[in-house]
Amino acid sequence: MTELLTKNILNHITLSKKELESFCSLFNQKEVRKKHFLMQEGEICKFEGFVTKGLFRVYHIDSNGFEQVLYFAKENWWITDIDSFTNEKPSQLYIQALEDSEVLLISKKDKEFAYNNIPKIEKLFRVMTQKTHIALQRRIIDNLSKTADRRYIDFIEKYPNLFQRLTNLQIAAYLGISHEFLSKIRRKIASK
Amino acid sequence: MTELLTKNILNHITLSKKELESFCSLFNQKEVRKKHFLMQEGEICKFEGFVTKGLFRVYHIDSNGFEQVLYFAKENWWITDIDSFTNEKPSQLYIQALEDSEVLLISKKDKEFAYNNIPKIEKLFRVMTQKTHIALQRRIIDNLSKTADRRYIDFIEKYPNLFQRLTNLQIAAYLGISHEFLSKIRRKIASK
DNA sequence: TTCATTTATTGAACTTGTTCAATGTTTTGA
DNA sequence: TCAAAACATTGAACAAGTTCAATAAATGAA
Repeated sequence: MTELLTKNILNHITLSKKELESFCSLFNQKEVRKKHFLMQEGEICKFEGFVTKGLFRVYHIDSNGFEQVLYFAKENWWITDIDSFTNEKPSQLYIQALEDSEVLLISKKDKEFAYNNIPKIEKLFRVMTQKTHIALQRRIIDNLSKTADRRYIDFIEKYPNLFQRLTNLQIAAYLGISHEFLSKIRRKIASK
Repeated sequence: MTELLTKNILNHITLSKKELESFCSLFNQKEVRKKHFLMQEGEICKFEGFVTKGLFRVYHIDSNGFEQVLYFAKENWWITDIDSFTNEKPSQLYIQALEDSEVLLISKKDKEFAYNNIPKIEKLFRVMTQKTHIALQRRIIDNLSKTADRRYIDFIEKYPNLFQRLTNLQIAAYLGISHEFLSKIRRKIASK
């Protein structure tokens, strides 16, 4: 059940078997069926999650009712609202399963326990947060500098398997364009 | 010389006087005159810096020659190219002083030393990276959902003192619009 | 002070992307 | 399996933002 998690952790840092087991035992599995929510706006995010099966989208609904996708998370990805989780304040995000999914969840209390009792866990999350940080910076620059066509093409190239599992509506909400316009981009690309 | 740094650190975590001194002693001061560079594209970022005086901009130049500002850093802000620094690869960014400035720099080696010898430093950087992470997420959502007028108004409200020290060219490069269009936004706002 | 450089403003033509409404296609669940 | 719902495409009118070129204003270095 936690093999994928183990592998993922060892990808970031080195941990002894004992430390690994101790850390992994803090997680609880949860199933989330397609279209169901792991979290909704207004709730305080009580977990940090690791996706073992399926696909989620983390998104925001703005004051005009439009959805913006912050990120997608498939197997082997971490998922949370770091702001809500860390600062214990109401979330502005929704986390929804786009397929029948499974996640391993760790509570704030258990994560604190890990920080205090398995020193390397501090490093694990520092390293992971750093990696996400780098990706977010990249995305900001791309959003500022690239045209929608380019961002769409880049998205397909960067996440070819994710792309196949997503509708155009979802991709448009990630790219920050209307789905009608995405449709026109697709036509333009296809006609080449 | 390191009072501001000390204060900043204690704002994130608690450290003993001894730990603080030990950590602060790893920094070297550097002056950077207006328009001079702390780092340029292609270089490997050798430092993590803390601004004690002045103002910097961290920016990227895209393939069409346009500049995008990733962030500004004034006194009491940290500054680095985390990707280049962490992964020791050539940077895609420029870091330039917009005023006569001073920074405290720590090298990768000394930062590693701190990680290994002052356990709480791991936490310091995890917490700081987390905070930046939250701000970056916020900015991505704003860039996706808000119109340029709104982003400009928000910028002024969020960073009123920074705003006064920046030219409209710099602000436009941060907002991701042409400076001509920013000028038109300003006119529209003023006429109300 | 002065002159060169950088920054800011403006208008006109253009490009990119949105909105709305209609239509067709695919998926899904009872 | 079949109707409803969700998804995708298209065109036309519109809005947001860019580009280019000209001019004005502010700044800075000698």
